[in-house]
Amino acid sequence: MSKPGLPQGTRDFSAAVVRKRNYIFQTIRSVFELYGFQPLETPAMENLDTLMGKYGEEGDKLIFKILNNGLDNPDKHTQATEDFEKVLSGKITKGITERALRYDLTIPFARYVAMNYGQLTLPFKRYQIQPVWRADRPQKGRYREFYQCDADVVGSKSLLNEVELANIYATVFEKLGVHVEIKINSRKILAALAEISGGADKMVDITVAIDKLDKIGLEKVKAELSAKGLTDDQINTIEKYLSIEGNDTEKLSALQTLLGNNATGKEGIEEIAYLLNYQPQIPPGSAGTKLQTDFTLARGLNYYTGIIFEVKAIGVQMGSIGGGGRYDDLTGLFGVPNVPGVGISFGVDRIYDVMEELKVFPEEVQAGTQVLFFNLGEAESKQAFGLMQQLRGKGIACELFHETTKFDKQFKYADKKGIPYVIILGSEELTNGTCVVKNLVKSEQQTLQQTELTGFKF
RNA sequence: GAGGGCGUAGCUCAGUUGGUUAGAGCGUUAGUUUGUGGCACUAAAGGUCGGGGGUUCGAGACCCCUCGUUCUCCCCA
Repeated sequence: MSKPGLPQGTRDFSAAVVRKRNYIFQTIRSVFELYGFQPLETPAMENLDTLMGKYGEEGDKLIFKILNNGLDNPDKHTQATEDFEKVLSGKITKGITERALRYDLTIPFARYVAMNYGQLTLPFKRYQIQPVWRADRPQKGRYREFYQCDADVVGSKSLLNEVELANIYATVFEKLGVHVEIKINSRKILAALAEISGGADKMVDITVAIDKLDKIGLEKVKAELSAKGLTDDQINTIEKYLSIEGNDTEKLSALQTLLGNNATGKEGIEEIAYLLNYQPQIPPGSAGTKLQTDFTLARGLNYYTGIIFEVKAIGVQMGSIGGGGRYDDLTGLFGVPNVPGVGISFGVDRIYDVMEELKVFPEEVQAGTQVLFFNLGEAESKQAFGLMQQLRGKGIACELFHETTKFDKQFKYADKKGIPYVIILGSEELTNGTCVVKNLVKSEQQTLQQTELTGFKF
């Protein structure tokens, strides 16, 4: 018999990991709620139409398609065979697949907004914490099934939304004990750069290239731009842009000079200045996370049009652990135009890795069973069972050992499961109505009346 | 889509230039110990060496194919 396995890029999570992950989820969820965001959940699968063409050509390939049922129906063989030929030649056809697994949370959200636009109170603020699936090649920090935690606001152009979202980032990472830098930029500035360097139509190529600056260095960025057909003059302008340095005020004024009177650029600069003026204000004692401009920040090219965010952990080698930005007209794809929005996302799987490396998970997170009742005979365990139910009624997690056996095994079980207390109720205790409560951590024990047990402080 | 690494006990891995009956640690089970755990000691169970083909007197090891997995690039979270 062959051993079972997992589909590539998926994982099982054991108790300890689930508890830590839940801690992250809870933290994010509670902050989302604190800022007035409402939960939304959407199905794991969507109609293929809803997803196709929204993530670019590359993205379409990475969508997990679901095979239609009933293809083995003899009446449909001719049609099915024909349709399958199309699939073999690279065309997706409804005859073979008309549903697919969710690729992200943003497009399903846009679909939801478009379907329920009439009933929504605008601005509509929703958060969503669910897994998504991608048929990507897995590698470090990259899976085929992973969670996204998104918060979006639609129906408002106000920059206050960006301010709120930046505060959410700062608050969540403060609570998690992860020091981060929140980098901001504006797609308007990138658009302006493309315009003044005379390559407005090359904006995508330009952003892709400069986004890699810290990864591959200036020379290679220039080489890539050159390969994309930009002239030396154009590359020169871009190099000036990339070499802007100093504090935020200095950077903004240098940028102003470079972009000149470009209208889009001006808007972008004003928006950045607005946000910088509204630095995150989170409770005292905090790390004082600040927004920092980073003009090389580009982010996934698709729908972003205004301010963009990216969060990186300080002191750990890891890609971005959060990102987001403003988009105009996302629901236009679904027939409801002119609904502007802005959103952020948390990368839980990476946040987990970062927190593990920094060792910042609180110990309480691991709390499981508190008390193990020893099983020392039929009458004894029956009595223990009654006491256990009383403790459970008080909200204390308890277990009764599953069979009567020697102390040795029962102790070892408690040890391995990290259960801090055992309660010994044997024949002796049974006759005089007592029980022994032993703290395994301190190696101390005391004898109590059984009636006192519910008042005991575990 | 392109290119590397690795598949040996439940887990982590040794296994010499190809050589008899493939090993260790951890884990599991039992015992030393019939009401006080972690430690120690003893013993046992546990393998189609990922699969198929080839070279050879002889293959866990070498060659080819294949499957799985992992990492890098592309792209992304």
